[in-house]
Amino acid sequence: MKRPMRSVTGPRAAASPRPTIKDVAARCGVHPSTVSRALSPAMKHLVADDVAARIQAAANAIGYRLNMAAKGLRTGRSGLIGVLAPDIADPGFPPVLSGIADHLNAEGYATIVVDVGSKGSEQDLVDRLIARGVDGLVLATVTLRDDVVQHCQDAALPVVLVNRVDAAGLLPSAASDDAAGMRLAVEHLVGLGHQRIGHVAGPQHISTGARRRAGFEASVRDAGLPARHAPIEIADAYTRAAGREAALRLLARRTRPTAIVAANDLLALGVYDALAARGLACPGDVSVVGHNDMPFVDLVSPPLTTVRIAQRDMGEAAARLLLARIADRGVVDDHIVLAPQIIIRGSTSAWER
Amino acid sequence: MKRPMRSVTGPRAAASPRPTIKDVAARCGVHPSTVSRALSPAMKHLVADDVAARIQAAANAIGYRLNMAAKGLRTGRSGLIGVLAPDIADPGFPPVLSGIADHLNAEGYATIVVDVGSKGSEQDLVDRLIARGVDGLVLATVTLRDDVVQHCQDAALPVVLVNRVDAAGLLPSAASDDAAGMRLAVEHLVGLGHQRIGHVAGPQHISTGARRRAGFEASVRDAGLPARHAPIEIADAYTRAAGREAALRLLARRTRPTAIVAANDLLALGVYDALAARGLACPGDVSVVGHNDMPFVDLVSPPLTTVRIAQRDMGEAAARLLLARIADRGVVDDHIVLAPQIIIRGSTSAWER
DNA sequence: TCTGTTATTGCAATCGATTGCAGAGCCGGA
DNA sequence: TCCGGCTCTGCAATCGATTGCAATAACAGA
Repeated sequence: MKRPMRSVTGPRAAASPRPTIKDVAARCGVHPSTVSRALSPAMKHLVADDVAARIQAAANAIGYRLNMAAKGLRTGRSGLIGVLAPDIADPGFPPVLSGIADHLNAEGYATIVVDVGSKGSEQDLVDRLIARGVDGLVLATVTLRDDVVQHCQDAALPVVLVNRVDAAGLLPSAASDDAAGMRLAVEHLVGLGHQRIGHVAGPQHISTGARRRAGFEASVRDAGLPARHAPIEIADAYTRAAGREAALRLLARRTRPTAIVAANDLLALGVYDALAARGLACPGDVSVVGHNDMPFVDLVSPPLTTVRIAQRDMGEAAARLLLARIADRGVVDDHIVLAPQIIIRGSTSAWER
Repeated sequence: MKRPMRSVTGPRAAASPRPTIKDVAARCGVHPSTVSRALSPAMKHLVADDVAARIQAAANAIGYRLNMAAKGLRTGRSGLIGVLAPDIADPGFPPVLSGIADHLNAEGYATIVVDVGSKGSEQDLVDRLIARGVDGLVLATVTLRDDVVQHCQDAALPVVLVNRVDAAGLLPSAASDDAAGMRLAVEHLVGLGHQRIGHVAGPQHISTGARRRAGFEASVRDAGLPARHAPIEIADAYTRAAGREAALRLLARRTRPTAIVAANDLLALGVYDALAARGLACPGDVSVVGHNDMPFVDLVSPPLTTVRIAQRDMGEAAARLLLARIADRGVVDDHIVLAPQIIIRGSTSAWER
C-alpha cells in the first residue's frame, strides 16, 4: 500500500528502498525492537535462540543492512574517525594511513581522510568533521603550537597525534624516536671516520624538525665533535627544493662537511641535487644519510642510507591509542615511541684522509 | 582550570552536549523548523530577513553545527562517497585520490577511503559502505569482469571507475588513453632506431594491463615491426618482483630485445633489476620505458623515461562524473579519457648497430 | 468594510534504530 | 494453589533535522 503511494509521489521511487528493521520484523511477525536486539551482539542474549535465528535468516533473505546514520543518531557514536594529513601525496604518509585505516577498519570504524592542502583553514575542516559526528581525530599535521588542538579540546573530541608531538606533550601520540634515529645516523658516520658532519634540519615549528635537530646536536656532542664541526642549516619545508637550498648553504661553509644528515628523505634528495650542482660525488666527497626510508629511496643513485621508521606500526599505534581514548576518556595520556633502525646503503662510505 | 572542572563532573558529562537546532530556536524564540529553514540556503527565502539574521547570529554565538547524521537520516543523502583503492601505499594512487578528494570536498562531500588489501571480500567492504549510506562509489580496483559492479547495480548505487574500465564499457569511467600512451612509447623507441622491442605486460584481467598490451601490439604493427620482433611477457602483478621475472623471461629469448616497454613504472623498475641480474646496462644494452610517471622515478638510476598520465585530473574527472550521476541518475554513461604524455629521461637511448 | 492574496511561521510526522520500562508467560518451591 | 523470580517480547520515547500542510497576519483591491 505504501510503495505505490510513494512511486506516485516521487521521481526516484523506482529503486526498491533499502529494507529496514521494520521489514525484517514484519516478515518474522515480531516487533522491531526484537529485531534490533537479535541483530546486536551485545543484546542478543535477551532474545530466544530460535527467534534470533529466524530473524537472522529473514535479515539475510531480504538483504537487510543496518543504517549507520540512524544508529549513530540514536547512540551518539558515528563509528567515523577523521584523519588530517598534511599531504596525501607525500610518499611518507600512505604507510601511516594504511596502518591507521586497517586497524580502525578491523574495529568497525571507517576513516575519513582530509588533505589539509592549500584548502581553507584547518579549523574549518575540523568543524566539518565534527558536523559529520566523528568519534575522534588523528592529527598528522599538528605543529608544535597549534590552535587546532585547543579547538578539539573545546569540542571534547578525542584526539591523537601521529608522527608528531605537541610542545607541551599533553596529547597522546605515536611517533618515532627522533633522537635515537639521529643517534643511529651520527654514530654510523662517526664509525666511518667522519669528523665534520652537517645537518639539514627540517622546519623547526614541526616536532620532527625540532626533535631531530636536538637529537643531532646531542649525538654530535656525545661523539666528541666540536660544534663548529657540526654545522646546521634549516630547510623551511620538507621538500626536495628546500633541502637543496639548505645543503647549498652548508656546502658553502668554510670547512665543508664530509657528511650530511638530513632530517628527512625528501631533504636528502635535495642534498643530492645540491651535490650534483656543486660537482661533488656522493658518497665519494660527501656521505648522505636520510630519515624515514620512504619507498624507492633504495632505487635512487646512489641508494640512500637512511633511518627507517616504523610507519605502519606508528599508524596502528595511533589508531589503538585513539580507540582507547574513545572507550574511556579518563585514560592517561600515552606517548608511544617506536624504535627506528638504520638502513645502510650506498650513500655513505668511510672517510679517510 | 578547565581540565579539573571537567574531571570532577565525571568522565564525559561535563562536555556540554553539542547545541542542536532546538537550542538555537529557544534562544531566538522561534520554532525549530524556522531555524532549519533559515540555515538552509535553499529554504532561506521562506523566512523573514531580520529573523534569519537573528537566527544566524544565535547559531554562531552558541557554536551550532548541523548534525549530518540526522540530516542524512531524514533526507536519505549522506554526503559521503566511498573510494575503493587496491592499495593506498602504491605510489601511483595518492595523486588520484587527492584529485578525487579535493573535488568532492569542494562540493561538500566527504570521502571514505578503503584499502582493499588482504582484507575480507570486496563485497563485504562495499556492504559496509552501503551501511554507512554512501551516496556513490569510486572504484579504482575493478577487474575486467567483476562481481562488485553487479553488486552495486543491485544496490542502485551510483558508481564510477577510475584508472580502469569494465569489459563491457557499461560504467562511466575516467582513465588515461592507454593505447595512445603505448604508441608514444613505441614511437619514441622506433625513432631512436630500435627494431626489437619487448613488452612486459601487466595482469590481463586488469583493464590497463589488457589495453596497454593491445596498444603495444597495434603500435608495433603500425611501425612495421614483425610480431616476432615484439615479444610479450605477462607479469602476474603490478609489482617490481613480477616485473623482474617477466623481464628475465624476455631477456632469455633467442633474439634479445634492445628495448623494453613496461606496462607500469613498478614493472619497469623490475626490468632494471632483471637487467642488473643479467649484467646488462641500461640504456647501453637495453632501453626501458615505463608508464605512469610515478613520483621519484626521475631519481632512480638511470632516470626513467616514462609515459606520464594525468592522475590528478583523472581523479577529479571521476569525482565530477560521479556527482553528475548522483544528481541525475538518467545521465548518459561517460568515458573520460585523458591524454598521456611521454617524458624522456635517461633510460632510453639511440640504437645503432 | 469585505475578500483574496501573499508572506511568514508553527505544527507534527518522518527518517531507522536503540533502549528503559512494563507486561506476559512460565517455572519451581512452599 | 499461590507467589517470587526469571526469561522473553512489546511499547513508546528518543536522537536531530526536514518538510508538507495548516494557520496566522498583513495587505491590496474592490
